[in-house]
Amino acid sequence: LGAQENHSSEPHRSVLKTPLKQAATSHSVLMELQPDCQPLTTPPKPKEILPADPWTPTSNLKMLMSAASPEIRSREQRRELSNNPREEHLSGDEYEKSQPSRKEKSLGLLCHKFLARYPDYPSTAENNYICLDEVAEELNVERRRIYDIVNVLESLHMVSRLAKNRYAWHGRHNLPKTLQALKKAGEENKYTQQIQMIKKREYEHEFDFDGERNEEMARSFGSNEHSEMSFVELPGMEFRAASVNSRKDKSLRVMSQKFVMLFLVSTPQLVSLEVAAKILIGEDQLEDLDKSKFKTKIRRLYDIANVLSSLELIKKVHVTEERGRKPAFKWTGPEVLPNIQGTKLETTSTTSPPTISESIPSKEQCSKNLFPSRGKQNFTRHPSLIKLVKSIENDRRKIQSAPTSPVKISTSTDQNISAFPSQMAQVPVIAKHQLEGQSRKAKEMNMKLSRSALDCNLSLPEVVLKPQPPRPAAPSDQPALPQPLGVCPPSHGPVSPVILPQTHSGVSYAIYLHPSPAHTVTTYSPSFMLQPLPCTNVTGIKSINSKVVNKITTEEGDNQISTDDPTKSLTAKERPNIKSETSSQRCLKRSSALQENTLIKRCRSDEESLDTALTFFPSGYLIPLTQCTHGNNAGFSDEEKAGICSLQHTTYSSPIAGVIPMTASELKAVNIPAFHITPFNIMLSPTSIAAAPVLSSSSLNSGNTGSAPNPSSSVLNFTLQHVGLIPAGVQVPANPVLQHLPVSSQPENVSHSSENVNLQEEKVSKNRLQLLDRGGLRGWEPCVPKEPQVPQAATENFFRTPGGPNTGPSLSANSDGTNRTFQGTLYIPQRKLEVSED
DNA sequence: ATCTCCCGCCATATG
DNA sequence: CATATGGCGGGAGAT
Repeated sequence: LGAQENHSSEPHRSVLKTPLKQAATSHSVLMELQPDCQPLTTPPKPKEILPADPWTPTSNLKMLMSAASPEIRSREQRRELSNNPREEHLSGDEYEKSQPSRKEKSLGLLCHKFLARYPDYPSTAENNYICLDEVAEELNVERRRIYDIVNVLESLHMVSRLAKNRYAWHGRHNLPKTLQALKKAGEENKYTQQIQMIKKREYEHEFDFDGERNEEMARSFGSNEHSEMSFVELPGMEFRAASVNSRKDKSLRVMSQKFVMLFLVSTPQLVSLEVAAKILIGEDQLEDLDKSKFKTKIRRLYDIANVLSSLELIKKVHVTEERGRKPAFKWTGPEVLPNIQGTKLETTSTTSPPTISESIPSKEQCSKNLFPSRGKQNFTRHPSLIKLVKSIENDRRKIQSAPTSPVKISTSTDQNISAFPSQMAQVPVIAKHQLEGQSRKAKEMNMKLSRSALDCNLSLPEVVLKPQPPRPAAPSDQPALPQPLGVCPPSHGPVSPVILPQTHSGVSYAIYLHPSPAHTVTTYSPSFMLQPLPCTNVTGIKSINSKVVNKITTEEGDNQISTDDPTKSLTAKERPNIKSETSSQRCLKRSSALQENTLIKRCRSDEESLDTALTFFPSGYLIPLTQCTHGNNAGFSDEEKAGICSLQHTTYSSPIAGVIPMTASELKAVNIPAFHITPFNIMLSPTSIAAAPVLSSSSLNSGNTGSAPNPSSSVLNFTLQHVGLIPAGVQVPANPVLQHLPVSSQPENVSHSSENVNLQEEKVSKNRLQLLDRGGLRGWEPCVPKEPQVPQAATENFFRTPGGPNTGPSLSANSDGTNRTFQGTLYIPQRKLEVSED
């Protein structure tokens, strides 16, 4: 067999390929891969490539997992035939059998084979070069296919191009940073909002609306972002970089990054193909929904998804809505950390002037490209241009021409700014990398831990809430799947309870914040601490989704999730070092004690939770948000929530209701971008608030920023609550992150920053309130539940808050009535969504 | 029929 | 100019 060697890239005939396969037993391809493969593939060929151990333990697992399902189908069993050593004589049938079969030639499988060749975490020492020719040959595929894989890997910075036929393999070392950068980029791009918009639009679509809605949307976002960003780079990466950086559009790469961003900013980290395609297309222009274009986009997304699936970053699932089942993907990769460093990443930690680089090819890594649009225009190639062109012409996107398109630029609004300021960010990132080494999970944990304090804090805040959108419209899509709890960061085991609120579905929670100006806290200090309130206050709410099923179960998820329980949390993974707890942590701990009640199982991704569906509120805790103020609010964007909302709500259609009377203006003032509230919310009694004790707030960052303390924010919260806009619990979150923000104020902008903060727990982030500005609100109309009704259960969900806090952990949603502590109930409409993994 | 998505033509970019 | 890249969409296998 050594034969093949030469290089024709052509795959050709089955003949050659046969060899490998045969080995496999009937079922699993996987099997092939792993055990066999290695030997097979590697052996003859060049060695260097696979330096050390191509197979890491993890990789094996992956393989297995991934492979498993499909394999089954192997009914064919051509295997046997092939098994026989040579296929010399094949009859027609046999011949066919020997044929690979479409599945065997799938990009996902090919990608597995490709990945199997390299270690997830290659030692720096080695030079892991990838020679495209060789790989193609060894894997028996056309070169074209390799490009598909490599391009996606490149988007994640798992490989980088060195030269013409060569790429350098970096493995997953950069993944954390990359994801962080992508998340940030996604936030800055307001993807969450875009997602919501799209869903909303769909929803409306169903009903009559339509019409102008689009415009509305556009405007609302209008401002919008969009804008694309070009390829997001990491700082450290490209060392050698070699000559090239082809600056072209790199569409597949960019598309891949954007796709990933969608997951990272979505609360239920679930993205349907349809929505992704629309966003990716539409960034530029919302309008033309060209059908063919849409189809093409979908095709590409499948290609990308296959690679990401092989990397185990996402998993295919189906979301069942009323309309039927739609393909979607769920993020199964590591949680992204908050960022801290993130900031740095962008700009490069050093000071490099980001934008400018423009022409500068290579070099600098990082940031250069990020968000060109925003800052002003920057580079020539900006996609935006392209768009224009397209519009004009059609296809030829190529136009690279000019430097930015003016148009787009305009669109972009604010956000950008905030981003840069990152001055503070300097915090040392630290350890993160180490984390990486381990299993992802572990990693996650570690990270958090390391930062412990921070994280904790962050997480907490997040907890805060998620407001629900007014139901009205939105529902259309979102599945609300529960978010996987997984999100929750393990690390805080203790703390986590607090988080509960987030609950998986997008229920909202309320939490009290503490208004006080606080500030001061030093940096990391946990910005928010929670304190247990004695009672009443809180209430949890939650809607349940009745059936939502999500099984997010994957192993990983569990881990994360587990955190909730103190016990669990610690368990396996690492419990992180608790070691240094910061004060914050301590706080947490205390809280944890409380937790008992509070806790909930939320996390568990599992179903169980579903069943219970309830979430509890941690009542009693306050969360100080201080910082939030800064614009963070904007952060809310959370489209997510929207998604959440969508969940099952059925019941009500309350139209309008969703909208809250608030004046938009007021809200805005606050900076809160959007928020949706359900009628219930309104109800809150102010008192409740009062009850809540305040916490000491710690403001995080305050230190560095100097940002103003946020009194305002606190005020805001207060105000809102009193007003009724926000359920008592809710609060505007402040993110530590915010800090960066310069004072900016613009509400809008703010948003992203906040997100960053949140950590991994994405979940947390999700829960936030959002406020819409007027425009925004408008958007949300009362929706009627599309679905006729959901079973009651679903409807029931809404919860109101229960009052009694107490009940320990469990509050059922239903219960309520009682206390009102929480008066503000949120209602979340839920739509039923089911996710089925396939 | 719909969902996936492989295949490979062919325009471009690079060398 | 020869290759290396990679956009794109037809159309077929999988469900």
